[in-house]
Amino acid sequence: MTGSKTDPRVLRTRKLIMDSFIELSSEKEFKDITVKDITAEAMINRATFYYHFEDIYDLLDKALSEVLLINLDCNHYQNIELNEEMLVNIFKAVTNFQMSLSNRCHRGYEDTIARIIREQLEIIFYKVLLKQGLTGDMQALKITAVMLSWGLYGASVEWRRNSVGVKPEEFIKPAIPYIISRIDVGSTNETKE
Amino acid sequence: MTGSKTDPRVLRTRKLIMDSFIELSSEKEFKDITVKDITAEAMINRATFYYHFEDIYDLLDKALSEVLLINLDCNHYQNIELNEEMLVNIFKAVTNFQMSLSNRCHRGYEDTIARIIREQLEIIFYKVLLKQGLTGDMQALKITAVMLSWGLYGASVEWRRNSVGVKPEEFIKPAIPYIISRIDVGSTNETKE
DNA sequence: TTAAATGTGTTGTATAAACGACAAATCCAA
DNA sequence: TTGGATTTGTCGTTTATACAACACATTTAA
Repeated sequence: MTGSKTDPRVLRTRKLIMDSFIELSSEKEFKDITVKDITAEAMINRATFYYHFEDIYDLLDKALSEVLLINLDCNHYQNIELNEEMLVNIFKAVTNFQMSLSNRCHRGYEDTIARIIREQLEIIFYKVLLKQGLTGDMQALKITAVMLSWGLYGASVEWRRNSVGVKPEEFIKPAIPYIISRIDVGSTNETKE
Repeated sequence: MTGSKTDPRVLRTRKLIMDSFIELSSEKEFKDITVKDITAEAMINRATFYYHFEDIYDLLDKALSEVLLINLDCNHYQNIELNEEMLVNIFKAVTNFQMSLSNRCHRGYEDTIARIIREQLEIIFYKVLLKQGLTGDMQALKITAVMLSWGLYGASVEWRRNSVGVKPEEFIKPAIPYIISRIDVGSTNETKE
């Protein structure tokens, strides 16, 4: 997929930084983590950090994206259709991811995290919609992906607020038929009778 | 102790190489390990290997030295005198080290390993003898260290051949008084009555 | 035996990382 | 508020690593 091989030094250093950041995140909250802390933990030079990331927020962004992508097992969804099972799995991944974050006390950065999650969801949904060869134009697919990402994220917020006792899959399942039927219309005509 | 700080990149790379070599050593025997294998495992460039080591035998040498030094806990012996306890501990470290090696099937390289062990022992003995401020000239101390290293190593060979059932400390203890008394004569006059 | 394949050790060049220094920003206690 | 201390982001220079290419040695298979 990524045609040009990246320098192994870059991969090594990025991993060192990411791992150190995640390690530090489990020790103290984000606002108390400095770039110096990270580079000390990673045993790299501070200047090298700025070679790879704009600042610590850029690192936060990319680190969270990566963790979320692992949770979502993105490649796994490349080949399947947008059905109930997939939506349930993604919802489980999102709630699971958020629970793991709340243990790490990223207080005051919920907005950033929310944006990152939605962006990642949007990317995934857009890919899947494209794969399904829907007839609508690309702009329509994009907007659909946006709405799905916001919708799913919103559901996770609602779940966290009221229903953490309920299993995520049981929480989301009742709503899915309404979503799915809308999507399926206009594509394969496999609307559930 | 080592005044000049070494570049962290060097430390990282050396560790990568060493660890990869030890990892590979537990998978197959030395004669089947190539430089390419090591650099592939370590995810470094092959040319970088030759920046740090002359060849694979040089790596073997240094890797074994390091493992042995860890076993011997060299710094620990910097401050104490050459007494029975120290000799017993060193002998235990040597036998222990050799047993761990035999599990890794370095067949055909016993000579190299033997030489490395003796060299390390010699270094340690020489340091300790110097610390004790013996009156003899340095050349005499050097030769004493050589003889002690060969002697202790020879004892470990003897132990491996006949007495692996016997505990190393019990095996070596009876001989130590003869060694110690000779060393102590001419230094502090603390010969055991 | 030869020929192909694989491994070794070296070299030249490009680039990532280390390092020290710096001004500016931010924090924090007096 | 002030002033010292810490952090941030950047820069120029030096050094370590990546990479491709090379001749040569060793192994392997035909």
